Amino acid sequence: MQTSWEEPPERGRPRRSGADEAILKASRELMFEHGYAGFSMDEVASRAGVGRQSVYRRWPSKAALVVASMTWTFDSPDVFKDTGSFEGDLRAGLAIMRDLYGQSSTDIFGDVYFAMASDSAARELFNRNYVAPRRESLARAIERAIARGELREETDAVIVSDMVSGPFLYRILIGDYELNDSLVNAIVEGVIKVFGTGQTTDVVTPPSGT
Amino acid sequence: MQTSWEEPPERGRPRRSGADEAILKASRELMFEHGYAGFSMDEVASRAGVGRQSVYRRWPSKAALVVASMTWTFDSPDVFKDTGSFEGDLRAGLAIMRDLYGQSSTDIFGDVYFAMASDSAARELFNRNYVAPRRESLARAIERAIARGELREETDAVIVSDMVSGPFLYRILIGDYELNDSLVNAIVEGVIKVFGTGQTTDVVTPPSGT
Amino acid sequence: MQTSWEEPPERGRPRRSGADEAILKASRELMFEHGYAGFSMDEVASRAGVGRQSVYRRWPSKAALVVASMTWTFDSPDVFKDTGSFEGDLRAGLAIMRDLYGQSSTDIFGDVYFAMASDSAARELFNRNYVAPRRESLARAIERAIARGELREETDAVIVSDMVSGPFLYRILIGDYELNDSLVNAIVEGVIKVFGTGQTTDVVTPPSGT
Amino acid sequence: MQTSWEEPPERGRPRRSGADEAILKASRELMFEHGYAGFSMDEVASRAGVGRQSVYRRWPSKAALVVASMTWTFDSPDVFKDTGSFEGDLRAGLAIMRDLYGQSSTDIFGDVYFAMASDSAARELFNRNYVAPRRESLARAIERAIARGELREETDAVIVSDMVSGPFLYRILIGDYELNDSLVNAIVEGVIKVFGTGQTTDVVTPPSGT
DNA sequence: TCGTAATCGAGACGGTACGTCAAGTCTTGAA
DNA sequence: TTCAAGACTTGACGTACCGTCTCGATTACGA
Repeated sequence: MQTSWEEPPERGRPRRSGADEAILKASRELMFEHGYAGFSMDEVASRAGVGRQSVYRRWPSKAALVVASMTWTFDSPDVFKDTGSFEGDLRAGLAIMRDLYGQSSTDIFGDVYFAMASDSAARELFNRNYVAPRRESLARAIERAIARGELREETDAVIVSDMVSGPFLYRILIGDYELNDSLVNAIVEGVIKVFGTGQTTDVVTPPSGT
Repeated sequence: MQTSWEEPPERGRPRRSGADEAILKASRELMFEHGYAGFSMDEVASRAGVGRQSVYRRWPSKAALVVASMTWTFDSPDVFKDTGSFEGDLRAGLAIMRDLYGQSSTDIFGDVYFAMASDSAARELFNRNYVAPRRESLARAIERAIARGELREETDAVIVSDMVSGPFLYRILIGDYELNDSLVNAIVEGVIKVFGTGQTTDVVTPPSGT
Repeated sequence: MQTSWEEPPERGRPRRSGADEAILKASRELMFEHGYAGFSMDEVASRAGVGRQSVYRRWPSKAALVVASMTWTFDSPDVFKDTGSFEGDLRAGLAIMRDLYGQSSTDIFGDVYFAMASDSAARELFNRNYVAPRRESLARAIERAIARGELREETDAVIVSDMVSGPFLYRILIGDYELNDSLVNAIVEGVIKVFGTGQTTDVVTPPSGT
Repeated sequence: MQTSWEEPPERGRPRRSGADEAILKASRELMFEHGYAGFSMDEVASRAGVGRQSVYRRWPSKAALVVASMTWTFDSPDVFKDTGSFEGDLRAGLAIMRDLYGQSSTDIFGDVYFAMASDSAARELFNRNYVAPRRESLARAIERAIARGELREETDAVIVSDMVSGPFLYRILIGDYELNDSLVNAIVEGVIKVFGTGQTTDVVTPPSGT
């Protein structure tokens, strides 16, 4: 996965290997300890054992670094893997998301969305490295489902994406409620009832739960 | 609607009438122009034609002011009004939300959620003045629907809230897509198919639209 | 003596009295300890017990502060006092300059001239507060001397100024030699022989010495 | 004239011929354009079409390079040539200095003196390559004048040097006035009246001018 | 009518972080 | 060993802005 915003040049002294990762790691630690505010580039650099300029060489701003480090932390390349049925794919993906977000504090995500919103370089990084892969993973699952006859041909992948990820995001950002199976079930049921053909594959999907 | 965090004292020179509103308005303008970053208390004060202390006298921090001003801007007390049928209530409410958020830039909301995340006083204010009224409005619509026999008795208002607001928020924060009727239709259909009894009232609900 | 570059405004909270002086003093200390390089605004502020912004509020740049503090340190309002004869005035002034510069390290002056040269605000400050008063003091002494008949009417004050201060400056900046009486004598003799009328007042001037 | 601080080694790839000069030239250009501040080794290197290390291989520090380049620029080996009379020698030398410094901006010299003050290696270089040759040239002129009977035997060359160069330096650093013939005349007259024997050679010295 | 109390605009205050810049050193592959 | 290129650490610069404090002036109410 590519993390920094720009390719390093090919001539001159090569970048110190491992520095990227050290910075991302230090950045993550500080995010979990102090959040976006109370997180300083100085501190990141010194924890990563790196000069400050080396941080700015890789990411153009604090916001971009934060987004990159969170993207790197919550990365999971193919969320909606092929389990044999669309409902299975969906449940597997939602389980991953639940485990990923469920264990973290709410504040982190507000901070990430803030960083994203307030910096265009950060936004681009976030869309490229985080949102796009998830959308594509879901789009592939939808294509498989259409091929299997589980979903209707005109199924709008963008809307499905909104219906799947939206409630999660909303509960994380706003809710005082945990990410539980009831929510997952409602989401799965909603998507399938709205876009489904009524036909399911013979892979028996469990009625609830991970 | 109450905006500032604390009641003014009753003795001494009374507060300048109109100052609250001038500050909120200046605050809103700056949010729309520059977002949370690139928004300074100094600028707010000078735009509102007010000393800086007068701002801090009314709101304890930048985050609190931002939340207050956004709450004030996007206020709409009873979103899900009684139209005679649950589907009608839902569509009416979603239409309000679509019109409200649809016209704003994406960035504003990331910023508001950040302000919320980074300041517990602000979060309380936001939940009290913004989220709670919407949830209660939806809860009342759900109760009406249960009474009419449109939704099942065990319908979980929190999950419905997540399913309704979540996709909107997601599309606003992430999406490059507009808030359109397809999304509204999918949300309505999803909620009704998951929690509905199959029975509808004889009030004809329009197939789409505002 | 006015030290900072601009008058403080008359409204709002007044500037902390004594802060100017504390900053100049801290600045002087650091100059004598470390010179211009190895002198940081941060250190000045912290030594003066003052926020950094309070320093920049008073002087627009490091260079301006250094010049101001040196000007303040080496201030001596009326160098060429009236002693009754031009030669006396000149010797008195040169004695002051010798004592002032003779005891300091060479480097300080290089630094001051550098700061002056590299910053126009600093240059203006230096000219206004340091060079001009000395020139005027000398100009007055010359006028007295012309009135007494000691110097010719067409005596050019600027050239006299160059002939008096120049050799001092040169020896301070370049020379490895101390500021001694031989130099003072030569300067005095030179000026009087070039611009004098040949007539002296009856105040007997000693042939050499302080 | 030797410019760099150390002899190149004799083995390995030989240094690129012309690089020394290219660096000095780039250095001079930048000094005239931006002064000491706003002059960076990076910029020097890139203007000279040279790697940064190649600059540091030749001069140990920025200060040393600046002094070297200024020395190289204002080089004029034998300033006070033998014209047949002391006054002639003096006038010839002062004319050279006037032409040399008169055309430059004031700031350059403050900067050079600073570079000198802040770096002992640079100071040594400056004294060796710039100040010393001028002093020796003047000292030779003085010896010739003593031999001719124009100056008294006990004439102190150091003081003469101060009296000659000081006013020039002072006017360059401080003055807002140009280097003109009045100053030159006053200097010449001063030196001759203070240290002269009263006797002049029969070489007619022109009353003023280059 | 006067004092008390809280307001007002203005702006200084200490503090903290930002992002930039430059110095001088180190490391690459190629010559 | 040099070369050009460019990474590296270090540290200061000047700016911005937060939230607090302080000034003189103003405005109400109550004794």
